[in-house]
Amino acid sequence: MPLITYQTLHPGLSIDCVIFGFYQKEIKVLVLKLKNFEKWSLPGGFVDQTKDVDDEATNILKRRTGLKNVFLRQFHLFGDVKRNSDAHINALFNSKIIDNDSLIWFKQRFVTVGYYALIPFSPSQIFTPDNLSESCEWRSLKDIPEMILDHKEIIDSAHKTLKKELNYQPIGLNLLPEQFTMSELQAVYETILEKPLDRRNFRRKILNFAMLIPTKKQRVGGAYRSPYLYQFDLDKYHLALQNGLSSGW
Amino acid sequence: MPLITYQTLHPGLSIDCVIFGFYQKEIKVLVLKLKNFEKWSLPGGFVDQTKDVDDEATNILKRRTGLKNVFLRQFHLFGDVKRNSDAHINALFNSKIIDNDSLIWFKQRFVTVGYYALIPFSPSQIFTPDNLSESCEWRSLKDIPEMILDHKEIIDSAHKTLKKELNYQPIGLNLLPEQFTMSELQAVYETILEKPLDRRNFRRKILNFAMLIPTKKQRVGGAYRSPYLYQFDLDKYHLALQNGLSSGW
DNA sequence: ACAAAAGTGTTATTTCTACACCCATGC
DNA sequence: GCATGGGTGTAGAAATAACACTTTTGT
Repeated sequence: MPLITYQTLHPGLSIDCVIFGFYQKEIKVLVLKLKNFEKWSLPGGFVDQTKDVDDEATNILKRRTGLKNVFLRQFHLFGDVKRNSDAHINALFNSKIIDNDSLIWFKQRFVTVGYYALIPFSPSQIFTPDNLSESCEWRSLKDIPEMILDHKEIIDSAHKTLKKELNYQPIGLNLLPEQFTMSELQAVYETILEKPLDRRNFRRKILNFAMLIPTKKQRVGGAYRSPYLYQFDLDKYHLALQNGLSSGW
Repeated sequence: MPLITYQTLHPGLSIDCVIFGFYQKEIKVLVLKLKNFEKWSLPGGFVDQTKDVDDEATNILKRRTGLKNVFLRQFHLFGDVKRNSDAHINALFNSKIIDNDSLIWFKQRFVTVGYYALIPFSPSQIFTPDNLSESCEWRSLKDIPEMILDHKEIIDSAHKTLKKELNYQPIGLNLLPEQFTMSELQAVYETILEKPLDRRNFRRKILNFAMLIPTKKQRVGGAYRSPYLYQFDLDKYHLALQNGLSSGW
């Protein structure tokens, strides 16, 4: 039996997901390692003819990583001819990742739709990769392993999109624990933007968005002075996600 | 001979272009009317397997409307299942727009990539529609005729994207003649944003972008006081297109 | 005591918003 | 002369950018 029932799939169309996490002042990206293959890949897959593409993105992510209920944002269609590579497919075939029946499917020219999402990171998190994949790991954006096809460019494009979106949309809800310190939130911004921000100005600007609820609690146990904890006002956060932040015109 | 050599086309993938123009304080959209068919459509088409999707968008636009050298921006992939409609394809078949050989091609499930562009409007402009189409016309965004499939939603989505892009990118170069008055530029913004702007504040803000060159000339012949003419500083305009305008963080 | 992170406020500059009067032109 | 659109400035409010000292805590 072939790996996939190709008859029901949308031909020449794939989906790739760039899943961002955040840990210790680094942006992490979720990548999969195929069995018997030296390169890594994004969690991706194909589109069932009977399902909406956006829904399939969610389904694929779940199938390949075990992640559920992730809100994915479509950001670009990658449609260059040269993104396909016969050499790559042959290598997959030689590594027995693709069987004979599947070869004709994989040798098609593919275009792929990129989706990205931000999810909570936990270093001990266990993913349940599909049985094609040997492992599913977080890797630092600065330290992405060798990726198949144009997956590195897809990651870079997603990061660029995210940087831009930061100007219109709130961020952090999915990247941080429920309660977090101002410094932690600032670190998220600094990391994504790849530049340092002034502590006092950051605090003022973020608080002006009126999306944060200061709790009177403080982070216990850490070294040095205990910082205050904040949490998001979920209503206002989601409202801002929909309407965007102050925009200009 | 079938209309298209389907063997060389990427299956299940189409492109639709939303071409915006601007005239008399209205946003115009370029739409095509098929022969023997009561509904209108966006200029769109299929993707050759051997060509980049982005390039094919330009090619398709030229083929269907005669427009050359238009810079198209990809903005969304429309991939819902329900956007396809057997009834629609049957209607096209009954109207002899699709022949027997083509039917199997058109009955596929399609996803479509949306592109948009802003081009100069001239009321007397002659388009050279392909021979499937009866005419190619500018229609007001407020007065879009009945469109096939989800083309109306594609137009609305493009407009929404454009509104958002206005905060990051300069606009007007392709929509206005080489020299234009401040009021004309303001009208472009007001029309796209669908809201009035203060004349003096608009002027100040736009001039702060440092993309406009004031000519000392004035528009001749018009009624009432003669306005000054401006033109874009092309270098700075294109720089701003690439880098975006002031963004926030 | 000291090293490291956290809390906090002011000032100067820039940007934003709201608003009104006079000018040029064609009729 | 009048209707219409075009040109221009200011004052108050808000946002931004730059900047330093004190407090808490663990070692």
